Order: sequence, then structure tokens, then C-alpha cells
Amino acid sequence: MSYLDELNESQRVAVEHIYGPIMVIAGAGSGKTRVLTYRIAYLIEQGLDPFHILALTFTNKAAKEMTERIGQIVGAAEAKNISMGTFHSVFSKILRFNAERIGFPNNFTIYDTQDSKSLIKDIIKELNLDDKTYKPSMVFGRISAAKNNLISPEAYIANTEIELEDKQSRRPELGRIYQTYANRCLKAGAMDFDDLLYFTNVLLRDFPDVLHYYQQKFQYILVDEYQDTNYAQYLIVKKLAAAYQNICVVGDDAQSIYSFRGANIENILNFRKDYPDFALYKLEQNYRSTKNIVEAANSIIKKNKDQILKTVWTDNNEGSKIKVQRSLTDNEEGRTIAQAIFERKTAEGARFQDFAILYRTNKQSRAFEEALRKLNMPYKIYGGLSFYQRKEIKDLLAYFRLSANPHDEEALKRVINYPKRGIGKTTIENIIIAANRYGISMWEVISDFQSFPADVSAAAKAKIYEFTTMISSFGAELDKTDAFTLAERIAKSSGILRELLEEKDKGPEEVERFQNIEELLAGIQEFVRGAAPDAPRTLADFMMDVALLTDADQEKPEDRNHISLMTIHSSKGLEFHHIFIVGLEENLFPSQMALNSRPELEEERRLFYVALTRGMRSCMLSYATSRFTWGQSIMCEPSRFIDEIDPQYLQFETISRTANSRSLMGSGSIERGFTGGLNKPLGGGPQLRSLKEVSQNKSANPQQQANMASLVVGHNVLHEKFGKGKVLQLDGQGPDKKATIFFPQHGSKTLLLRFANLQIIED
DNA sequence: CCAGTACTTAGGTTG
DNA sequence: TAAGTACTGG
Repeated sequence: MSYLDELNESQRVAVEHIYGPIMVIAGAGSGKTRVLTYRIAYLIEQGLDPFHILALTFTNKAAKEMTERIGQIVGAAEAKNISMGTFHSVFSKILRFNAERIGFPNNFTIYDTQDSKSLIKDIIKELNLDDKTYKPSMVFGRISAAKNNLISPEAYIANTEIELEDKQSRRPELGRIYQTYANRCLKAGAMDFDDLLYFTNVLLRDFPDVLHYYQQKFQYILVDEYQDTNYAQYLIVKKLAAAYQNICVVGDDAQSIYSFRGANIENILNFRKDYPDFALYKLEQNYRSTKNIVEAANSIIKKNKDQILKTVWTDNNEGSKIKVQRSLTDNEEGRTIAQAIFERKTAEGARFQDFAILYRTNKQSRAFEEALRKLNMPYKIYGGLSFYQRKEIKDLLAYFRLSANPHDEEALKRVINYPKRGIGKTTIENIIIAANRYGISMWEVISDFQSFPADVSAAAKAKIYEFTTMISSFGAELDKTDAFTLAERIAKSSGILRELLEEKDKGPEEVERFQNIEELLAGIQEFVRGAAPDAPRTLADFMMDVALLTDADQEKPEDRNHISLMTIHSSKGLEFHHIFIVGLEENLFPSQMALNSRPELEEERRLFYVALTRGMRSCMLSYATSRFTWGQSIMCEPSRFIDEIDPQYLQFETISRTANSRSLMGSGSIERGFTGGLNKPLGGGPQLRSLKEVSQNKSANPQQQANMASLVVGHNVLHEKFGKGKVLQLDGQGPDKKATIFFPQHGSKTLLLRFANLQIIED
């Protein structure tokens, strides 16, 4: 089998060992995806029915990529039959098949986080609780944690330990909120993200025949990113694997970065207990990064106490050192990095997609966005507010949702008076009160005031009647009309399209909103077109997992020519030739909230490890000394993580040339040597001082080659003997790189940069 | 009931 | 800063 030759020894063993429980601990860049992919391909080539394979990934993107790669080996038709996807997407489908068993309609809605929080907020208000002690996001977090640990509302209330905990934090009503929330979701026929896992567990726990069915179906189970699974996920896998025990989990404890949403490293350790005769394989050879990057990353992860022993190494080149770049402000950081990318791209002929800017928080993207736009460089911001979370999209989707499931409370509240149709806040409140009193959904109240009297004026009732009639008429079309036709009709007759059309000439934002709606409709059209002619796709089909989609899923290969901007979290699993890890400041990265406990700080460190190991060839670390936060500029100290890297892998740059070079003797970037003494343990004050000393150190220790990497055609340079000149041409790579330079006094010269000792001059 | 305005308060990562 | 909320006057 040819593809097996592409594997190293440990990879190959992990692929060919197909029976029984196995765990693969895979270091960063060690070919983990390759092992998973080939393992599945191998299973199929051994004659195994793809229908019996369950492969769980962490992101939709990973699943899609894997399906494609497997398709290339065994054929797309076969690959399609594998149950592959995120926990959420795979099990939401299973839940739809079996929804009635657990009291849900099979067309249940999936509430996204926004929906959940908005409902919780309403509940807090309805229960007359103080919204400062009960902040929706905090309450949501508690409920989420409970579900991830499979604690039902009843169990939550009955649990004396939790009760005590909540009393001590002066939030004794959390249990009641949880119970109300769960009840309202049930009435609305809605599940939130955590419910998808929670109710899968309930389903497999309470219905042995269902469990048996899926145990037989999924005889071979693979789980990617096992270190990031939470208890609910762990238990699902454990139950499904119980019959055949053909389970393969792949993970890297050093890259566990999701404990905030319940991920549990214990799952890796538990594996040993659940399957005592398991086989353990370690993938330790890194194929992705330079020695410098691998070793720098090793030097930092070493500081963590909790980890499984492994030695990641590489055969790759030494590579250049990791540059540390200081800027004065966050905006200047943006310009500096944009400039650095521009220069490197020109010098090396790199492509835009070779670059990524990685940050801790989404809001940091702005400065880079602006700087890149000014330099006319294409970029794409991943994450942040996704397409499906935009207001106008959510509004239209709410109509779709209501058509499929009119009990969907959040959707109803969202659009019952949008566009404006004279149904006011009081009316809505009174409907909710009535619904709660009768223990039914809002929809049941408004569609039958006769049976369920509510304190609603006759005028309002008339308007509501129009509304319910409209929604019902949409609902009646669901099975008869294809998704696109119906979607378009809804957009029109709901009044949303008209509303947006009217506002269109107000400004560019309004235009964009309108275009977004058009884009959504176009997407639905494509969805319909992709269907087999005998099985037209309905809007309900489209809505099935739209809540689980993210923007990354839409990306097409042809529009990859851009610099990527994303959080480190979303960069997991990706790789780029050149990465820029920015905002390396205390209180930002590591995050302020993580400074209180060792485990949290270690998670931040793992996050930094993940960031570093995304880089294939080069890496730059950047920080600013001041940053705009909440409308004011605050001073920042460099992150402790910079100090924690063994300094032999680092190279310190001075202040960026964009804004400050002029004040520095009129000459551009000046390399300063690093004199050491930075490798002290934690503590901010002294760090800052020593970094300042470094940048003001006049006894230069030139690292000219690195500096010259940024040299581009058109630059003005200064030469010791020939004076000022202009770069006309660049040839050769690495140490052999040479430049043809025109010197007004001496004519054109071709010089090896290694020896030329040039300085770049601004303008 | 609605629209416009003044005021408050965030703070983080994802399916 | 920016978004979301509360209040006020029509």
C-alpha cells in the first residue's frame, strides 16, 4: 500500500494497529492528522464498511479536511459514508432521529450562545432577581458546567455541596434559574450546545436499544484532540466504545487549551483505567517547524508541571531565531507587523497565505486590520462575529426557525415585532407571563387566545393574528417548496427585505446588511442546487445544522490568497510559514483572569506553546508598551512568556521603523544585541527595565543577515565605502543572497549581503 | 407604544 | 471606545 510508505515507523504502527483501544500522544506538528487520515483509509482498505466508522473531530474544518483527504485515497463516495464531524454535529443528527424519546420534537431548534444568554436574562428578570449578582454570562457558565458534568436541574438543586457553594457566593437561586431555563428550552423545543451532549448521554443512558444500535453501528471509533474533550463527551465515547472497544484517541496534553469550557485532561489519564490493556504510541518527530522553533517551544512548555513525558524533536533546518519586536502602542504594533510582513513577502517572494497574525483576543484584530488595509495587503479575519451571528442574518434565520418550529421562543421574541408591526414590549411580557402560567410555549398562547386568555389588548391581538397567520403559512410551505424559493418568499413577505432596502441608502453599513441577506439567500440557493433532483432540499433541512456552522466552513480554496488573522485558539491544528504572535503583554497574554491559579496559568502557557508551534519557518513575537483599553491608554509590561523562552533562540529588535525610526538618528532599523540577564523567573518590573536597556544599548552586536531579510527592491541603503544607494535587484537565497545596488557616486554594484554590511535608510 | 438620547459598563477563548 | 440599557418626552 503506497501511502503507508509515507509514514514513519511510529506513525505506521499507529495506523496498522486497528483492533482494541489505543492512544496516540502526538506532539505538535508530528503528523497527527496524517495518522488519523491514513488509519481511516487503512480501515476501509481492509474491507471495513465506512458506515461502521465514527470519527470525531474538534472543528468542522478538521472534519471537512479529513473527509477530503480520505476521499482522495479511498474515493469520495466511500468517504461520505463515514460518520465524521464534531461531537456537536454528529450527535445533533442522532438526536434528531431519536428526539421523541427524550421529549423533544425532531425539528428542535439549536440555541446558540446568544439565544441562551438572552433567555437567561429574561428569566432572571422574570424571577425578580438582581441582574448584578446574577449576570447572564456567569449564570450561563454555571449551567453549562452543570450540563457538561451531566448534572440535571433536579440533581443540581438536590446536591447539598452545590447548594452550599452557591449560598456562599450569595447566589442561592442558581438552581432555580437552571431549572426554569431547562424547562423553557423544553417548551420551546430547543437545545443549546451543551444540551446536544447532555441529551445524547440521556438518550444512551435511558434507552438500551438506542445504545445497542449505535454500538453496533460505530464499531470503530476515532477521537481527535482527545485532550479537549469534556466529561459529557468522554462518557458518550466510552459508552459507544464499550461493545467493541475499537477505540483510538489522539491528543496532546501540551495543547490542551479548552478547560474553560470543561475540557478535562483527566480523560487522557482515565483512558488507562477504562482500557487497561490499551496500546500507547507517541509521535515525537516534528515535521513542521525549524529546530529553533521546536526547541524554543520545548523550552517554554518545560515550565509546566502537569504533563505527559515526551520529547519533541525535528530533523528540519536550524532556521532563524525568533524575533522579539517592541512597539509603543497597539496601533503602532499593527503598522510594525504589517510592515514586517510586507518586507518579508517582497524579499522572499512569499505568498500572502504564508502569513498569520495570532492574538489572544479577538478585539486585537483591529489595529492589524487597519494597518494591512493601508498597505493594500489582503487579509482575512477568522472568528469574531461570525456571519450567522450578524443581526440581520439572525433576524431572517429567526423567521426560518419559527417556520420550522413555531415554539422557538427566542426566535419568536426576536421577530414578533421586527419589522415593526405594533406589538410592544408590554404585550410580549404579558404573553410570556401567560405562557408561564399555563406551562406552554408563547406560540400556543398567541395562536389560541380563546383557550389561553392573556392580558393583551384587542388591537394587539389583531396584529398578532396577522403575524401567526403569516408564520403558519410559511410553515405549511416547508415540505412543499424548496429551500431557496421559500427563503426568498419569507424574506419578502416578512418585510425584512423591504426594511433593509429602505435603509440601504443610509450608509455603507446598511448596504452591507442588505448584501449579507443576499449572500445568505445565495448560499441557500447553492444548498438547493447541490441536492439530488429526487430529493429536493427544504428550508428545514438547511436549518438543521446552521447553528453549528462557522465561517470557516464556507471558505473556498480559490480565496486563500490572504494573510490570516485569528485567535490562537482558532489557529490550533493549522500551520503557516511565518507567524506573528502579537500582544505579548502581561494581563493580555497571559490573560489577567488566568493569573490567580497555577492551572490557569499553565493553560495560558500551553496556549503560547500552541501559538509557537504553528510556525514552520519563522516566528515573531510582538508587544506594545501601551494599549488602548476602554477608551484610555494603559501601560503594559512585556509578557513573562518572552522571558521564559531560552534566550538562545531569541533575537531582540528595536522599536519599529514606521513611527519612531526618525528620532533614532534618522537611520532605519538598527539591530541591537541581546546581552542576557532576562531569564529571571516571573515578575514584571525588572523585565521591563531590562528590555529597555536592551533597546537602548549602543554597543551594537549586529545580526545583519536577519536585518537584510527584510531588504526589498527600491530600498535606500547606506554602505560603508560607497555611501547612499538604491537597491535595483535581489538574487539568491539565505547566505548567498545578493543585491544589485546603484550608488550615485560609484555606479551599480552587486554585493553579497552577508559581507556588505548595509543599513536601510528610510524614504 | 415608540424613538431618540444619556449613561453605564464591559473585560476570553468555541461548537 | 463601543455596545447595550434605561429613561424621557412625544
